[in-house]
Formats: sequence, structure tokens, C-alpha cells
Amino acid sequence: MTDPHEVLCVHFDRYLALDPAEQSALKERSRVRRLKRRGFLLQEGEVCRSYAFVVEGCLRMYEIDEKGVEHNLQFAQENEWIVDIGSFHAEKPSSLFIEALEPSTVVCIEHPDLLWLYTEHPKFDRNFRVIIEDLFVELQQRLLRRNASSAEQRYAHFVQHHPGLAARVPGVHIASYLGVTPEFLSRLRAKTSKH
Amino acid sequence: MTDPHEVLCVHFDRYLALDPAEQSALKERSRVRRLKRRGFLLQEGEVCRSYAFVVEGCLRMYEIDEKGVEHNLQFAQENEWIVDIGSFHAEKPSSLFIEALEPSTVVCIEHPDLLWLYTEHPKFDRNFRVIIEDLFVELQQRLLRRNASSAEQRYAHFVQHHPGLAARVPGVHIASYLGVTPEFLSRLRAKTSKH
DNA sequence: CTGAAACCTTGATCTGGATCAAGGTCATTT
DNA sequence: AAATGACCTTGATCCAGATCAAGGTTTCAG
Repeated sequence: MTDPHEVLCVHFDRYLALDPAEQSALKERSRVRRLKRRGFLLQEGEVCRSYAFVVEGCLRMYEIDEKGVEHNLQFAQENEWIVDIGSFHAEKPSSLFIEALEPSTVVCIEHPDLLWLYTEHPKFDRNFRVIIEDLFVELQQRLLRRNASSAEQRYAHFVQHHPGLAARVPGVHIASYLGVTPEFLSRLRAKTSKH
Repeated sequence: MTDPHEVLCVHFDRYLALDPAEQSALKERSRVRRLKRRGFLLQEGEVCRSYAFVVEGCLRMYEIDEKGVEHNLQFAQENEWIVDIGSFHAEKPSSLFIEALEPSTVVCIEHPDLLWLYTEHPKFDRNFRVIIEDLFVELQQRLLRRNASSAEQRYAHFVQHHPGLAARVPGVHIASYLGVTPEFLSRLRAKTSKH
């Protein structure tokens, strides 16, 4: 309903809010993309060309291992970023996929545009530093949990901290995100739901 | 070149190199700390007050779970950073420990000093953004490996990519870092070493 | 409306890695 | 030089979670 660019600008209010000049620069240097369910924003072998900000919908980023098994690394819902940062910055082919789980709307900032924003408006350096720091902390916690907690505990934690995702995303994908098989997740759910 | 501050300045040459003004600002706003073996830079319950850059030695960051088991989250050797970013920025008590595995020398930048550097010299925003981006990518890869590879593969990968650490750090700590028990790591080593 | 694909469940069996237990080798300290 | 504790190894047993197999339900494109 509201303009996707607008949503993105508002998002930055959570950090150092953008002044009008920065807002219009951002609008000029980004573009809206709409994806249908199962549409890809990135596929293995391609260079990840843009930082994507989710305005509406839900996406996942995953890898396929040598046995052909998928491993979900990240979900992104409204107001979250999704990008293969390694591929994006090095401009090297990615080993990841980014796929829409629902019809989705994202705002994309391509590599040269982001660099331009960084150097022309240092506030973007600052804001993206803070954004990544937060993601980094989350990721560290996830890795610690992966090593320190049982599948049951990890699932309980996921449901508690991402109730939206738990309801929105098929179990197969949650299982893969947590590092268990779909069968085992099903059993966990069965156990959990009796009381 | 043996001056720890000097080593830190040189480190930034890998990113946007610092000009003389930035170098002297950095020197003024950081301080050298020496730790003996088993000395702590951070303990559970304390606020992590500083970003630490390792000039010499080797440290680890870990958590102790409710059963009293340690889980190593990160090692840091010469020219690497170690900090609980979450605790540092939120100025909240940490749940982590940072301990020297050897007598070590680090350069510390405290919270107010880093903020001052960020606002006074925006290049630090940029450089720390890039530093964290790199760490973030590494962490993502580790999490993917944790979910997609066997203990044997993870250990092989560790030895290949961190031969220095593999030789320097006791097996117990490597095991914990990889998410296996020391006993199992010992068996992996036995298997691996017979050609 | 229909068929195929996506998704979930449940049972039977198997296995990578954990746990428990014991002994052995170094270093450091006293 | 003994003693303490850190570190590594090896064997026996156990279990959380994987794998394999089958059937059931919902979703949706044609």
C-alpha cells in the first residue's frame, strides 16, 4: 500500500534517521522488485548483485550440499535484509540461493549504488555497520545454541523468538534451518503439542 | 614496529589506510594490555568494555552452559579482533568469557573512545563495517558447515584453514569449537593420522 | 475436477557421536 | 622428586537424531 521506498526510509529511523537529501539519494539508487512464490533473487553460481530489503513477503537463503540436501541459512520477513554479503562484496559467484517463499516485494540496492551511498553519505556506513553488528550477534548466538542445545530446545527457542515465522514457513524449512530432519521436527512437534 | 599501537595502525592498511591524524587519534584512544596465560579479558556477568586487537598471543571466547560445559565460540591470534559485540554495544552484562591461552598482548579500545573515533573520523565506521562484514561471512560459513558436514569433515576443514591454531591450541578447545567431545576428536585424529 | 506436487506424520531400524570409565604422559609447582 | 593438574588416548556402552519406508492430506495448476 505505501511506497516501498518509503518503507525502507522509515526502517532507517531505527538507526540514525535519514535527512531529506539522504532519503532522496536512497530512493534514486534503489529499485523495487516483485517476486512470485518460488521466484529466485539469487542462484548458485551467480554473483549476488544487490542488498535486498523485504517490504512484503518472506524469503529464505540456502545452500545445496554435495548430496543434494538443502540447508537454510536465513529467513527474511518484512523489514529485514537478505543478501549473500560475501558474494556481494567480492563480486564472486555465490554458492547460495535466495528464494521467495511467498509473493514478495523487495527494495534492491546494487553494488555500485551502495558504494556511492557509502562515500557520498557516510551515515550509510554507520547505519549498515550497526545493522550488520546486530546480525552478527544473532548469528553468534545461533552457533552457540547449535553446539550447546538439543534439537528440542532449539525448536522451542525458535518458536518463542519467531512465532511469526513458525506459523508462516513450512516445517521442512524450519527443520533445515535448525539443523534437523523434517521427520524429527514432526516428532518434536507431536511431543510438544500434547499439553 | 614492535610498538603495539604501531601494529594496530599497520593492520588498518588492509582496509582504508589511516592518515597521520587518524593514527594519532587511534593511539590516544587505545591502550595496551598484557595478559598472562589463563588471564581473563572478560568474564560472564561483566560488561564487555573494549574491542581487543591481538598483537601477540592467542585468546578464546566461550560460554558455559547450564550443565557447566564450555563452548568455544571464537579464537583470536595475532592481528585478529576479539570482543563480545552484543555486550559491548548494549553495555549489558555478557554471558561470555574471553581468556588468554598464552601470555598475550592486546590493544584495547573502550566504548566511549570507539564512539568518539566513529564520529570524529568516519573512516573508522567504514573500516569496522568491513571488518565485521568479513567476520559475518566467516560465521555464516561455519554455521552452514556445522549443519551440512560431519565432525570429520569439520575437523579436516579446520586443520586446513587454521593450521596455526591446530598446532597451537589444545585439542579440548578445538573439539569444543567444532562442537564435538574431546574424546571423539581424539578418535578422529587417530583415524586421520594413519594415512 | 483431477492429478501431481508439496507437505506432514508415524513406525522400524540404524549410526555418528556422546557418555562413562580408566590409564598414561607431560609440565609446573612445591 | 613427588604431586597436582592439564592433556591425550582407548575401550565399552548408550542415545539423540538420521534414514528408510509408507500412507495421508492439503494445495493448486491445468
